[in-house]
Amino acid sequence: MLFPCHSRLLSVKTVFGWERSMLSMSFTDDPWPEGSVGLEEEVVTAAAQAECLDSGSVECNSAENLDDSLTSLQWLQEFSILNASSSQSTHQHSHFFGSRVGSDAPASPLAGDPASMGMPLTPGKPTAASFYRVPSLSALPSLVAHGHCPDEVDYKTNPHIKPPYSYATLICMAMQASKKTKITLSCIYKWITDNFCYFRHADPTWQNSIRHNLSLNKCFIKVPRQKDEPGKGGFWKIDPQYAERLLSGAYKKRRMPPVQINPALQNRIRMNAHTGQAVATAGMARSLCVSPESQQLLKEFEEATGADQNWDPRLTEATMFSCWVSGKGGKRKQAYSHRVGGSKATRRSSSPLLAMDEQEDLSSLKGNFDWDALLDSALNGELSLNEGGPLSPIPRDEDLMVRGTHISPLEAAPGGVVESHVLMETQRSSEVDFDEETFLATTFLQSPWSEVDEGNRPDFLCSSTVSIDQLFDLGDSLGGDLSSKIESLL
DNA sequence: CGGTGTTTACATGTGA
DNA sequence: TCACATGTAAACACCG
Repeated sequence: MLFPCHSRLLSVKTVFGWERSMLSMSFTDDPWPEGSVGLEEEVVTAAAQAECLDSGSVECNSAENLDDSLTSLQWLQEFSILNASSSQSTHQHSHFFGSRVGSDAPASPLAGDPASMGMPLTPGKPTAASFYRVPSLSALPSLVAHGHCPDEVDYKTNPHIKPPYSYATLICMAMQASKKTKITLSCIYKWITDNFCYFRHADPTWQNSIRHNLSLNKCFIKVPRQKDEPGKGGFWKIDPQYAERLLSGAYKKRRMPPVQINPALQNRIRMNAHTGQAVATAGMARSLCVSPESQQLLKEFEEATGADQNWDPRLTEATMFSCWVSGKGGKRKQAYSHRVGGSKATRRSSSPLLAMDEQEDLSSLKGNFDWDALLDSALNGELSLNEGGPLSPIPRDEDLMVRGTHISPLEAAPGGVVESHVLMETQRSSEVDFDEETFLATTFLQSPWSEVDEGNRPDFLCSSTVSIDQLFDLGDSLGGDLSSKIESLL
């Protein structure tokens, strides 16, 4: 059954924008079951996390974990079994996208890392990542076995398929997951490698891309390290100035390129196939694509449901897409227009050891988006539309283009404050793709700054911009508990 | 010297 | 075809 629980699926989709991810999720009545990770796993993971923290962020970088014995095809023999069990277990304790209600303890990632399991493990290299699951297009064994789109891809454990998220999105995710207002580069690395197996085994050049993104992307602000803050490099955070652009609704999510296979693993597969070890392996790699039937079904579903045609179901992606602001008439270099002014800070380095707060960052980088907490915050009116105060005015006179859509520089938000009516207007407009998805994306985006400037946050949920239906829809999608929470609030 | 950060150049995919 | 978004690679500088 491709479209289980249609209505519920829809509401979740529109809220979180992960329509495609949700397509094949088989929801139970409690899509985000609590306490789903076994004690043993918790203990193991906690130990792994402790070890990771003790060893520092660099050593935590599991990108180093690539084992040459990947060339061994033993993992292939075990793959389906492993994945099957992994799939089962992850179904058991997965809240999609890794939200694990009521627990900060990360799950055991390596337990589900085929590259580490089926293939020989890299000893003593546990990744203390929490369970970060992005149910999506394909899982290798199923493809091999059935030649069509299986239930989902667990990017956390699947080293073969590159996550369909842009680097900016990944950075944003890491920032969100850190639950801190700022995050170090190494923490970003760590979170990514912890939560996306692909990057653990990939060529580390992706880190260059991360840095490139941080530097050039206006969404990211470098926060200088304080004098008394030991550690290397600065901190990074999301520029709230661009968060509010979401409210304009003037963005369009971009369709991401098709699934990519880890080239390193592809090479290994090819080599093995070449040596006659596993001809089937090469075929398997070639078959790693979404079948046309599945694509068609997905497309039809999106069309039928009015889902955004840009299927990329990433909430943070939506966030980031709103951030690519370029000056008009420019060529490609405006895609990453450079920040001007005081945002950039001078670098300050320190000892190689992680500063205390960095370790805290790492420890908080459990890879989980605490949706429950987030929604709790939302329900309690704790989420803000900006970083604790009036939104900063846009410091440029130039018109802005967001994903090809013209945005008047703050005329819609007099005084720099994005008024709720903007949201309402865009909600009313059939031309603007602004729905609960955007709403939640905005909500989601704002969460990292909920820790700062605590005292000066507008209560966006108290505004009239959120329909009760939306809330109920959301609540219903997330389970009765939340639903009743909403009900009681109303 | 390694990690971090900036900048430039180019390639590629996508949508208008 | 073009503009744009994104990815990749590389050179370079800074700093502890």
